[in-house]
Amino acid sequence: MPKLPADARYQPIYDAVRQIPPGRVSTYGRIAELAGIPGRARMVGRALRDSPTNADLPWHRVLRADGSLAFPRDTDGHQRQRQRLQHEGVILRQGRVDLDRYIWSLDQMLWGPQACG
DNA sequence: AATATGACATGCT
DNA sequence: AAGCATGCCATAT
Repeated sequence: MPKLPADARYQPIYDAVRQIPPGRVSTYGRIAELAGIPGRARMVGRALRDSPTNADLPWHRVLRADGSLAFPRDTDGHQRQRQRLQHEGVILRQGRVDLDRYIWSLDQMLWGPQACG
């Protein structure tokens, strides 16, 4: 079997990213697991980097494992991501998002918004 | 073919 | 906290 083109291999990654609800965040590693490629966080970053700008993708909800943004502080990419997050009520403290508070887990979907404490 | 480079993660110091 | 080593793997050189 010939290897699938990149945009096709990235599809599961994009699907996983699209599952992150507004106002919540996830990480490259967790998205990799959801997409069925555990241990391959770098590929998630690559998929997002290569994603067309017109793709309807909440790319800004994907963070590093420590809650920081992958873009360097002084880049406009960083600014745009921070802006989009802030627009959803997700705020950076000391350059990082408080994952304990904003990380998205499947459990929260099952329990619904009420049970979140 | 070999090495370098990433929108990364984890473990150890 | 912050830095370093290592694992990861598609692309680029």
